[in-house]
Amino acid sequence: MVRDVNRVQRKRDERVRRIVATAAELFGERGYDGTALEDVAERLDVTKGSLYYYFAGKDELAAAAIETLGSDWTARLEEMPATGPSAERLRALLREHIAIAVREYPAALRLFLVPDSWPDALRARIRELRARHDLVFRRVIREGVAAGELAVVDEDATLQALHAAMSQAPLWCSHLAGDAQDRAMDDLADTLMKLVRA
Amino acid sequence: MVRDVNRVQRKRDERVRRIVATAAELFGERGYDGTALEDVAERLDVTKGSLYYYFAGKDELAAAAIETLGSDWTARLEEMPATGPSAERLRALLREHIAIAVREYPAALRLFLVPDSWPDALRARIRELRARHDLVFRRVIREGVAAGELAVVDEDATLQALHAAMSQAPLWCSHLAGDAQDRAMDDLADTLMKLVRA
DNA sequence: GCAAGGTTTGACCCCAGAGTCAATAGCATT
DNA sequence: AATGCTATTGACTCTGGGGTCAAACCTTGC
Repeated sequence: MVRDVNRVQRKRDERVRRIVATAAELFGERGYDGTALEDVAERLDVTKGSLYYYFAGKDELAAAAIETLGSDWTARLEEMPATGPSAERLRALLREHIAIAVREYPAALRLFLVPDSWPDALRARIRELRARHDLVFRRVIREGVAAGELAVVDEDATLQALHAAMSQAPLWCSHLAGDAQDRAMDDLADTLMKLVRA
Repeated sequence: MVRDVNRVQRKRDERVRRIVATAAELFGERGYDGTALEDVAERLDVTKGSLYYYFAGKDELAAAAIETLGSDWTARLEEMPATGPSAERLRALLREHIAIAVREYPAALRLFLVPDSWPDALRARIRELRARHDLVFRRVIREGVAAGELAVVDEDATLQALHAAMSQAPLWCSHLAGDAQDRAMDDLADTLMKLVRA
């Protein structure tokens, strides 16, 4: 009989992690409705049935995927250096958010911009994740405003505009080649900086 | 037998118009996948079957709906007064786009921001509609820049940012009450004007 | 090798929703 | 009232995809 409960648990966790990651990819690419559990299973080289061994259903899997997408992303921004002039830090944050969106998470759009393309049960959580994500930007902006380095017309409106513009970037950037893409992302970041110019 | 072919045609056109309008509403509210043809039929007090008398299928109906959504909207912006300082005209355009988005077309988001939530066949057309829509803003911005009244970092990036921010407005504005909503829309328009400040 | 789990399978049910169509109803016109 | 269109119905098929489950398959410890 199995004694080493820990090892079993670790293996299980690892499997769950891979499933969630794959699901997140697909949900990002094709949206909630556009993603069949069979697609997820296929990409993992297993059968649909076995997914139900780990998750109660599609919604639960989607919930986990959202959780990962949202918090990984936010975490990466939170890890960025927190010193230097607010303007520079904000610009770096914007640029990084855009780069992540374009290169890794076309899901951005669906996750942050169209919450109602997800089942009702998940919307509240999505809003929370987004609020936390926004907070990263809010903090820097507030500091900058307090220090007189930055200025905004209205904090909420600015946040909404920043977020919408950044998250939508994959739509028109992803078809560009390497160099042109980098320039497009820079242009967008520079453009958005005008929103907080003193 | 029916002689007056014209009257028959007119009636038919009118019925088509109503169907398309209703479909546009629903697609806007719930997206392509979220809208069943039976829902459209129900809102029109007819049966699903009769829709097929006018349209070959869901995609064709969606195509018509998109056409209406896109061109009505653009047309309304194109009708706005074309005199006065560029900054003021642009501000009016932004404000109007936002108001239409919030009050009439929550569809905005789905139409302009998430083209790939529609069937493949429609995407090219959606891009065209959006390009034409953008043109209204592009023109004013170019005039303003030429006249030295406005300045942009990069025209494309600016357009993308403007559009994304405006179209996403329903998401956070629509739950606000009358006055607060107006203020939020004003704030957003003012915020966005910073993007083109000289 | 053999228990006692943990894990995966594949066949299955079921439903929502797209699409079809023969029959029926609603009209103008004569 | 009869004729010949146009329009609508409702019952039907079919497919995709979510969800279930008993049986088979691994793995690990004894």
